[in-house]
Amino acid sequence: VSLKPSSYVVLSFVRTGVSTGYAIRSAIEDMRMKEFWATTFAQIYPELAHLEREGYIAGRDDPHGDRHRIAYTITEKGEAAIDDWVRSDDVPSLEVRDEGLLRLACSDVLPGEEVAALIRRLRNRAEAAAREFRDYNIPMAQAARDAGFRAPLMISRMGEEFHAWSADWYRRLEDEVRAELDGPPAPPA
Amino acid sequence: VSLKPSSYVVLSFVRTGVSTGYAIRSAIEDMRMKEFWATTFAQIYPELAHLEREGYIAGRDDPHGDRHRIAYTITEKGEAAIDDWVRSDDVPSLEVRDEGLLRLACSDVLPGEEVAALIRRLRNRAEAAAREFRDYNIPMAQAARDAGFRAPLMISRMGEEFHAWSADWYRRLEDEVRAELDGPPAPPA
DNA sequence: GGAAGCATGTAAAGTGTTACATGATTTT
DNA sequence: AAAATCATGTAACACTTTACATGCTTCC
Repeated sequence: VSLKPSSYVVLSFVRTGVSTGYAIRSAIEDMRMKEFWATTFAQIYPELAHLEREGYIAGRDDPHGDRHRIAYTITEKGEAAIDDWVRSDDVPSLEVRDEGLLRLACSDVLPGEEVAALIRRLRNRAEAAAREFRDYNIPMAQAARDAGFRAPLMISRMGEEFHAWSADWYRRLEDEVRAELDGPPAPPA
Repeated sequence: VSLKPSSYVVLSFVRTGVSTGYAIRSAIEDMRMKEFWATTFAQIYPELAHLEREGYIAGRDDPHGDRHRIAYTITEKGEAAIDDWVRSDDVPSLEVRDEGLLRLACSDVLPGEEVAALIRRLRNRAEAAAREFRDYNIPMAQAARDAGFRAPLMISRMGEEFHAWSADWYRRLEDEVRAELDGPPAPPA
């Protein structure tokens, strides 16, 4: 019964000192980690309990005034588990669920003008995503780098540059579709 | 009770004349549609039943010898549903679950040499994916285009070019990490 | 005759999301 | 005093995957 990717999300935050479920959730928000591995409260709390039962983390009561709070720290077993996983040779899984590409795949039935409009909407989506990374996520990752963590900046740059590339790809595709629309290149008279 | 993205996958195949559950599954394989919306048998058959109950498709027995088979065709209601969805203004969802980026996010604890090795593995994964699109998926999509379907080629090119871009991005990141490793640039004496 | 492929489906387990429920502390 | 934020958790629902179960047809 080995750990799931979602377990490592939680485990790795505990390792870097993010000790409560609530703080883990906030950190996932802040780092836009949901961009490549979404995780919600209803997963985090059961996962923390599970990781403690299995000895990967240790929790202790840590009330703040009268407010109940549980602070977790990672154990040696937990550290070893992360290290093994990151070093592992097996190919990490990659799943994409893109409703946008799905629509594009169904677009053959539409008139060309509407296909171009759909592609434009996909381009707008990509541009908005790139902008969010640029304005919000990258500055935050730069702060993390100054504190000694390099990975958040790698990830943020990946996010920003991917969406920018994607926007550009849709721009070129739209141009192609519009060019075909204005009339296929007639052979010169 | 509107349709889910998975419903449109099934519905759009029925529209293009892929009439049985088994054939839909094969088409998803062939088009590598699982790359952006994975769908399995255990979803397809209940989905076909559901779509028929709601009047989006119509099924009739179509045995092949003694082998039981149900052939579905799309109804007007079904066609209208796809068209509305593809034309819709709401932003289509995009979800990514990348265990590779998750590992990279957890890599700050590793020595630089191992971070570089991890990035290399991610680059290999991307190169293998690009190669598969190039060698297998794009030729198949070109055949589809000759039959009048333009979307499959758009999607396949997107897949190939994305993975190629991604491989290149990992290559540059690996270079950066290795450069830092060989000693941060000492100030000239 | 055997293997590979065509064809349909169900059951159970696993995974994940949404909504709900509660209450303390800090900020405005 | 109200609003925002901190904090933990559950219940119900939705969705997906894996494994199972069956049997025909075509190709070698």
